[in-house]
Amino acid sequence: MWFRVDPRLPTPVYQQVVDGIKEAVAKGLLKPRDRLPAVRELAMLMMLNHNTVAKAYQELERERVIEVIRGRGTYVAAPSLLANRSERIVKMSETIKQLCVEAYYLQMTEDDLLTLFQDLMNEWKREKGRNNT
Amino acid sequence: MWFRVDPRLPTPVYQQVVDGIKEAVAKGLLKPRDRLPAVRELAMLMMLNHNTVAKAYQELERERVIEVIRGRGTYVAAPSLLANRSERIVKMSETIKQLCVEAYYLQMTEDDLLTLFQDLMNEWKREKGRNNT
DNA sequence: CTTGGTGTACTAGTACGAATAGTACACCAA
DNA sequence: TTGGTGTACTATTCGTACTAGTACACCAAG
Repeated sequence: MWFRVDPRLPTPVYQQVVDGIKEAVAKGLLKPRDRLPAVRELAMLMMLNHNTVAKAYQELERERVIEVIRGRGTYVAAPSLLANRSERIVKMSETIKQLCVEAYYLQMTEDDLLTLFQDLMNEWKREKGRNNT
Repeated sequence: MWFRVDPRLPTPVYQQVVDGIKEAVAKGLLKPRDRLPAVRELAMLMMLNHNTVAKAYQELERERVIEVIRGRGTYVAAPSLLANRSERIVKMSETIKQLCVEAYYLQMTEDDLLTLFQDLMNEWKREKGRNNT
């Protein structure tokens, strides 16, 4: 499977499934038109209840990450422009501000933070590149 | 006050108090040795129960953001090196990776993301500078 | 038309955390 | 002693996550 879930973590299990699949798609591990496992099948693999997986799939469909065709299955959606784009950018900005706050308490300078950011982004690009040849 | 809380948001109220105070300290709005309001006083101002504020103060003390002196009050702590530093950097890295994922769905390039990051960091530095003259 | 595999929609129940409310207590300075 | 502090405890309400089980609607293939 493309990700792991851990019921002991504070983040809800269904959210971990959502995040895991979103990350796999963004990385290119899953490509548009790829088929995802059935809710009961993925639930079996991950030792979860099928309702938990179904909740994750519904959230992913709401975010237009996947497309559901009743009676056929679920598929990775083609990239599309999102209606709530600006709203989501505001949330990203909030997250970045929190990173600045956290850096303060770790006694990192702004340059330290920028370097960390660039390093991780390059690592991300490399990972993505490996799946997009 | 240095921040706001909104019970309608999904993030717990006590966590909003924690984040708000941490941000005010990081920005220089609150400086080491500054005194914070008493739990019941802040609870009154924010329309919260005093137990909620107490929980926030306990969390802040655990993170060494403030110092509590029983019978006297709570004060902003002097900056100190934290024991769980590396653990917290791992969490920051996780957050940054999630930003990369989110950027993918917003059809932002890596350069777009880096620019956003730099812009917000500069804004943060400006805000901080205003309080540290 | 039937079958089997899909996602979906319910209900019921358990568990946990957040938050409020109220009370009592321990500490310390004036 | 007094008054202000943080702390500890119980009880209660509320919402969410999760499991479990069942039933249903849809669609392709036989």
